[in-house]
Amino acid sequence: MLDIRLIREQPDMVKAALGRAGVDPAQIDAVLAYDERRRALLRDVEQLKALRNAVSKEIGKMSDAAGRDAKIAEMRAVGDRIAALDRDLAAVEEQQQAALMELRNLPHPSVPDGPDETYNVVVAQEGEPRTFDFTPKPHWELGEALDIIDFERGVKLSGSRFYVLKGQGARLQRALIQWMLDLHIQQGYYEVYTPFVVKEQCMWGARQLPKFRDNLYRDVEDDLWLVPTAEVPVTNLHRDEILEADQLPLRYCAYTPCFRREKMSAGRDVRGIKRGHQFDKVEMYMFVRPETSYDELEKLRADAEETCRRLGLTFRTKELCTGDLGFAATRTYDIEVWAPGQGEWLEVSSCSNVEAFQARAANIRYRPTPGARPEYVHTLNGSGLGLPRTLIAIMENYQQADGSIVVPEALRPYMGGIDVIRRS
RNA sequence: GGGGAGGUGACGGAGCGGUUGAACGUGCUCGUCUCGAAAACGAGUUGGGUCUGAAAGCCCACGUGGGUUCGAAUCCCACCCUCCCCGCCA
Repeated sequence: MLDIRLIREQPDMVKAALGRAGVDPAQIDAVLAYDERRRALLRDVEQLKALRNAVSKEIGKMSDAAGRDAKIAEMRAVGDRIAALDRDLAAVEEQQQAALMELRNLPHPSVPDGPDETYNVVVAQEGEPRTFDFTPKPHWELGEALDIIDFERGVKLSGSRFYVLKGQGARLQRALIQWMLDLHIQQGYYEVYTPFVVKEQCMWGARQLPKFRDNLYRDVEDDLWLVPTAEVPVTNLHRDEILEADQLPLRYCAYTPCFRREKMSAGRDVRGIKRGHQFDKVEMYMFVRPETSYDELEKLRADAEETCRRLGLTFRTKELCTGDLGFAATRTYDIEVWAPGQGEWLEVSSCSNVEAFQARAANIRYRPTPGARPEYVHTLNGSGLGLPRTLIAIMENYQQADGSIVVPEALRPYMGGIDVIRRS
């Protein structure tokens, strides 16, 4: 959520910045019109309330009965006017709030312009796509042949877009989770294990609602919502809190499954484990002082890249253009790994600075100095990494001609020393 | 599922129709003392909004939303949340 004061004080700057992301300036003007009307009503009603407060205080001290009754009658009329104005005010406030919630975050000035993802800029690449002396297979073929991914039984249990990992496949994923968390702890993150279902309020605090309502799973009986990413519970860890400056930065990492209801088009990404309704992810998340947030974004990116590097994966990092930037983000790096079997780059991490966009909605503040007025923190999030796609990349990159898969060196201690996954 | 208690400032905890935006304590800030520190003592310290060049002022907030009243943290209603006991499950 954007700061109404910023919009009020620098409307042209806001219009220009949002215009880069394709937002119609009329939307900003609408918010401003509500704001002006709201403030006018507020002035009127506050004046009346001040009058009533002063007179009521007098009434409490009056001894003359006749004068007292006259004042009471007078204030009764004032009270009616106040009630009417308060109703108008509430209506305008609601309209303003709704209009404000529709506005996305301002892209950072450094973000490249562009209407869609084809304008994203590759800012780094490490490694070259591996060449094979045989035709590399996609992971779904490898997985079935090795009997480590069972698509049919996943469907039997839960329907399309669900799968079962088995044997060394399940173990490989578990090893990755463990290894990633250990790596992030070394990188300075603090591990948390959070609930995987949360109250509705948390979904608002992390700005999942109202926009992503259709993509969320929910238990109707108890009104608990399944998390679509660890970002949701971790953001809400500090909802409605005022942090002390010396606590910052707070850097968290968390493993959670992620549940997404999105109704995916039938023909797209149907094969394999690239896109499912349930997937695992290790997430990195930060609460930081505003002046450090862009430096922290670089750290987030570097840490996610390091995760790919240590797995020996070929990866590239893209800076998203204005047209591809998410709703809440001011600046985002996507990290993609090369999957030779499918012959495509897979997004395994997305690292974003959202500045105070979530903090304002979740009311997360800090005191710049002891005793000072609280200000909103900046928050950042980055995957470190999404598991299914990491699994895909490992399987497809480390495959051998006989269909076996070499276990990346970093993971072997987590795999009981196993160095190759073969059909058992 | 049954029964009970309660939601107040950064935190603990009073107040139960009219100088209560809130006693008292803790924490924090500043000062005195000290070579320094601790202790002790003194002063200060809620958040949001609006207005202003800035201040002052004014408004709102004691879980949330309604109601009663000239006036509500205090009374009434609804909802949300938390805790405790019993049962159930592990």
